[in-house]
Amino acid sequence: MTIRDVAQEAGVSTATVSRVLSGRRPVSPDVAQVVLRASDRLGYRVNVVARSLRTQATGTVGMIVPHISNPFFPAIVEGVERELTGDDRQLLLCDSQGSADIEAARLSALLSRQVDGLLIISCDAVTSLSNVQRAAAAVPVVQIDRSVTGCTTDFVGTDNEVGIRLLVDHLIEAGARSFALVSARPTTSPATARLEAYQRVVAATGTAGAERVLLGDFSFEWGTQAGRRLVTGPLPDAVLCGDDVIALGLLGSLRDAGVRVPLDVLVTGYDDIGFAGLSNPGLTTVRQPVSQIGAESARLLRARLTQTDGPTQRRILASTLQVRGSTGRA
Amino acid sequence: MTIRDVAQEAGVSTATVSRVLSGRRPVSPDVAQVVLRASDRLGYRVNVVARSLRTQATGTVGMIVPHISNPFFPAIVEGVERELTGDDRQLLLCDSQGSADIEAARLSALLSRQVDGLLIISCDAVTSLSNVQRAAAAVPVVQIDRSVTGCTTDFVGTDNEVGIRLLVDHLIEAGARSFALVSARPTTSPATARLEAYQRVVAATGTAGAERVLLGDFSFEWGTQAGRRLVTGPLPDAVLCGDDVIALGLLGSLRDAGVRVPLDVLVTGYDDIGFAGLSNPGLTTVRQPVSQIGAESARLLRARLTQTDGPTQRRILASTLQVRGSTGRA
DNA sequence: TGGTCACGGGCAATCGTTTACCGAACGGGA
DNA sequence: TCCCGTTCGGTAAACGATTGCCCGTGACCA
Repeated sequence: MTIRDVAQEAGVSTATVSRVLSGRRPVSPDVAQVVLRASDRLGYRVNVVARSLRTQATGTVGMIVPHISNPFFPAIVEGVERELTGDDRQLLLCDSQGSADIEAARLSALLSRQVDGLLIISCDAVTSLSNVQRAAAAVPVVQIDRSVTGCTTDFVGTDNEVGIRLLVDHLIEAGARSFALVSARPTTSPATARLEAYQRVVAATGTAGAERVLLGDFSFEWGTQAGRRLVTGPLPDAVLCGDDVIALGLLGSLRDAGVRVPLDVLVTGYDDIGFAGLSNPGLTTVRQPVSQIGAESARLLRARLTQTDGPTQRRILASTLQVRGSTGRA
Repeated sequence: MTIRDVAQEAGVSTATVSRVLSGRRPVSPDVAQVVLRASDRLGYRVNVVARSLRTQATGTVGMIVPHISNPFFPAIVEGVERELTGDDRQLLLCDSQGSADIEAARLSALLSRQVDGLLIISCDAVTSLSNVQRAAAAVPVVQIDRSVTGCTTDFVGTDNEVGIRLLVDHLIEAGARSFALVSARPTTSPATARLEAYQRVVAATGTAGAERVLLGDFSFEWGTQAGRRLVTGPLPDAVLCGDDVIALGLLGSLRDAGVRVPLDVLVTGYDDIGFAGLSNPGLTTVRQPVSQIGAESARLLRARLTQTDGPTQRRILASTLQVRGSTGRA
């Protein structure tokens, strides 16, 4: 079932069929009529592969995320997907499993599939550099949430400094005078930004704990483990966590250790994933506008696809404080 | 940068380059050597689109899920992705947003992109029928978790009857004598199966509540709402929820209403998503082997791709009971 | 009436691979 | 020496669309 069959059925040339179906050049209404009828009489569906070969555009964009099972990422993916399918592009989704090598392999696969553009949430601010560079050399790239150091492409993210400040201010208002941070090692830009912001803000407010920092990765397991480690010493008034997943793990092990949140210690997360409100107590956190992040990334990429030049864009969306029981109110 | 350039650089024909690079026909070692050298001197990367046009196979499989933000689905996607990239295929992921119409549109897009096969978690047992049929007429299809009624394709899922029985037996052992079910309307096969199993099993054990059933959809909001509704009447000893997401919503509104779990009522979920263990109390649930489900689906599809005939396969994987605090133990 | 132009349609080249077919070279058996 | 089979490389035709170029028709104007 090709355009040739439709042409034959309609008694016109393949060129005409193509024109009717793609609308790239006007065709007289009656001929168009005939073609359309023939087309859906035969149940014809365009072969996008052939079209892509000819037009040098596939209508697909690749996306690489570090861990699809961390709910922060699917939330962004959802926003991207929704925005893309509007002008019917399709998403080729890959998981780099947090490894720059796997990331490189996925990238190669996507590039040889001729994706029109790429959305990358890179896995490491340093080792992902060559990947991002290679990608950007081939097609338009938008980095999301995390940016590698040394390669500027379009970027969509939020201001982590502001987020941390919101949390610390809120905690101080809730009575906290000493802090600890449980986060991920600064191998990604948000981890770095949150760490530095924490140190700076805590020091600036004259409270204690700017140097009390436990670093692992963005996982439950790390949160759980860090919680166990925390309870061996004197507790700070408040523990800031690098993200909600860590915080939820931490809440679990604090509970197991008999530490009461928020009575004995206040706890906060970051991201506001769907489950942050469902723990007990609910998690005070910084809400990232995930679906906007996704949508905005897709829009930025679309803009690059239609008009490739212009200065690189950097969209910093606003985050907001989401107060729940883990910092006092039930 | 095409195969032609490589051929020129190596001083051989394009046929030879193709043979060396794809290994589809033997080539003398020294010529192969020369070609390989030329190839990576130029940094050549095969154009998969052109190859696909010629070979009639794209090396991509499409996957349609109802809601990528329900963590049950990404967990399956992850399993699929991992299995697929092994024999380097790529995943084209779509979200049907729970609508059969959107599902149909995504399906068309995937088919015209010439996917080699499809993995479908359909959104409605009845209205998705035509979609699945159309898909199955074009390419190999594996249905996952949910099957439409009236079209048999390969299928991977779990036994919901067994799961419900595990829960009820456990609850009875924990002392429950009256039950209620909060689940989704039976518009998908698991919802139907769980509902019917619930009614059958509860009736068979001679306990109360086989007809006490609240049906909505698989969402937090519904769980929350159902919880509010439940507390207006006399509570049963135990509430079974259709999935964990509902259960987590329910736990929240029970807590808000001052109902203590597990003291006043026992609560169970279904699926064992990552967050089921992180609520307070932790959620007793039926663990579905999500990554195995994903991996097995990908394997089944792969089998169909290499050898298309043979009877349809139906893989029912084992689920296990996961006991946590919501049914008694802390 | 002749010239110009817009319009609408067809022919065939093209995108970058793979692969059916062909032919040269070579070795070995009769 | 001749013939046959095998091996290995090249030539060119696909795959299924899009599109540059061309041409015939008819309208319009001078």
